[in-house]
Amino acid sequence: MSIKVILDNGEEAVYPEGTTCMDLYREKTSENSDLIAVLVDGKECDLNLPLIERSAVSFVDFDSPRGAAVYRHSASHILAHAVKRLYPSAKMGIGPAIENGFYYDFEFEKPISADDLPAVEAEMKKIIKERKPIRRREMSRAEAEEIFRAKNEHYKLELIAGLPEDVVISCYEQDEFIDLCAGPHLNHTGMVKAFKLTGLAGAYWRGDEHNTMLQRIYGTAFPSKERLEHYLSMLEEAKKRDHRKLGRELELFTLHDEGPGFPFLHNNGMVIWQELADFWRREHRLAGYEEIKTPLILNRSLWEQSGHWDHYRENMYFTKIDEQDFIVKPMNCPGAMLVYGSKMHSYRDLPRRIAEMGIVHRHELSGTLHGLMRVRTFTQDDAHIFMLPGQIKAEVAGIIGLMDHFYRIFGFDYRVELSTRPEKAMGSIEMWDKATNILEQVLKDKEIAFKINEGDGAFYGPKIDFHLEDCLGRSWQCGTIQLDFQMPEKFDLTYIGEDGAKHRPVVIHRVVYGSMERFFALLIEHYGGAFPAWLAPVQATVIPVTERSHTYAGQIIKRLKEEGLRVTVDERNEKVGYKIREAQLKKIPYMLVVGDREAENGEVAIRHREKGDLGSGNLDGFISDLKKEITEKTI
RNA sequence: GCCGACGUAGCUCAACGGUAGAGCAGCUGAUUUGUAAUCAGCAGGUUGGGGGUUCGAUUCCCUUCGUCGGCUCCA
Repeated sequence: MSIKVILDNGEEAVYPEGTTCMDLYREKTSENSDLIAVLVDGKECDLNLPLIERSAVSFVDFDSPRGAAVYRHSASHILAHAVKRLYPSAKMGIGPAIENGFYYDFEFEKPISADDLPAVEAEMKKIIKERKPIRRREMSRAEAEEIFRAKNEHYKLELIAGLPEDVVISCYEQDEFIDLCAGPHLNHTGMVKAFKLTGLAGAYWRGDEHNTMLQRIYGTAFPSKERLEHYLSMLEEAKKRDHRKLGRELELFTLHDEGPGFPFLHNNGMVIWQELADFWRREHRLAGYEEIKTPLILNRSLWEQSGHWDHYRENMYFTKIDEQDFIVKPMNCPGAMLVYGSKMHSYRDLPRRIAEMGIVHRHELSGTLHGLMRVRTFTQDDAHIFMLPGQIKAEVAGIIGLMDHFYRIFGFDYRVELSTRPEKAMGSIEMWDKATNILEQVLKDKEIAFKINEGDGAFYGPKIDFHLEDCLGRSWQCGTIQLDFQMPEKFDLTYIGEDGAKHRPVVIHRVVYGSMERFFALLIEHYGGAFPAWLAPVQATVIPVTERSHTYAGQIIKRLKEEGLRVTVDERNEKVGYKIREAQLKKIPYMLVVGDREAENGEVAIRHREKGDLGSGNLDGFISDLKKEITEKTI
């Protein structure tokens, strides 16, 4: 008997009955050693299972996410193997492949340090060189328990206990090393061509802070040395663009021991901040928003009413005024609710779009603070939209349009995610379904691709999140649109309907930048500090060649300032090359070199920070070009 | 918060039990300079704070503050 399978090139192939994925895989890898795994009907298959009639079989290499995951997962086993050889008493946790590499968690008798990693790497290299076959073994639950009990691997026993009844339990073996693992894996250890251990960190068992802290070893693996090097140089590039480093060098902001998580913005940072805010105000006015400002500190009773006192207390800062408890606001919504509730509304007034650049304070754990990305005070570009239930769709569509407009300006690609009802949710299931459907419908109508995050919504309503992708491929959640049915209830907000009766409005919370601080940090890294002209703290600097040109330079500066441009002049007693170097390091978009020649012809020699020397031209031409670049927000 | 590492001049780093040193930046002077660093000189630090061990601490120990890398894209 024989069976037919469909190969990825669409052809049918005939094999004897009982042929397994492994057989096929062996056959294919002998032709192409880059192949990593077999997919049957689109899923990673258990290599030992016989193929069934008309299975669709395809092969993946490292360049598919699945292939890379298999490859790195095998690397993580090699890591664990090496660790067990060097530290036989170490207990194994879990060791999955992650986005850019892999890790493995261990509990060591005595904690190891980063200095121990080279020895582990060396042992891994040995294992790779040994080209140990990696074998799958399926077994009964009892047998698996027996194996890991004998080895005293209590974390593995815990994992086995947690496996569903009906699942096939499997282990992967290479030489004396065995690990509980669903697989699949590479054929033999020698297939891992290039790897590096990249870090050592603490990690709670199963990510739960109540559990033991294990030691996690991070690593990455690639099919060639070149690709590993390339990845490592990407990390270097990311380091160069680190907003904390650039923030100091370009005098954008500083952080001080006196205010952990409370950033100080310097003049250069403020210029960019104001441009971002001005742009935001303009666009929001055009989109029909009003703007408010609510107090930083408000009475505790308000926070009890909003539910923050019950749900958010450990993140809030408190103070006392005249013997009464006050709270430094962690969110802007309660204030906005008071503004809405301060007058009667007709259905004709809605929607009311109320925006606020609101400064909030949140007590984040000290270990999570990170430059401007993760702080304890930040400015949300918040807005609350109060509307009739029938207006939700149009409002959500409007916000999506606004976000798209913003993100394009900065040159960001983005991904959209829709989060649905979490387990601990308020409100009826019908209401949730209806709201979620509306959000989904808007996304579909706008033909926006999105991913659904089941159960990831806020407790008060479903939401749409926008994840921006920066130039290094990292993603950051910025914009969010959240429907809220709870707040209007808690604050007894109403509007008078056509029927003359009181009705409940619906509220949307939304942010575009998210946190101004974090968006700023993201921009610093995205542009590597070289801000487009509309944002640059200094848009042009004038460089006189000698003292003779100072008067002429003065005239140029005066003119540029009158045109509203941000300019400086470098009148120091230095050579042109020196001044240019300095301006380049400050990433100033334009340098205007003026010497005797320029003064004579009434021109300026224009140099662009990336394009270099652009030759001489008249000042008016330069001004109009630069102004155009600024108004068009050219990237 | 927890685990680990780190904290020396404005910045980047050295010295690692015998009273701290370099480069860059800064200041002064000379040089009048044409598209990424002119030369010379000067100044700069209770080595994060507190405590301990020692004849002696930047170095060893404790403590505190801060910074950095992490803290389930589930065997």
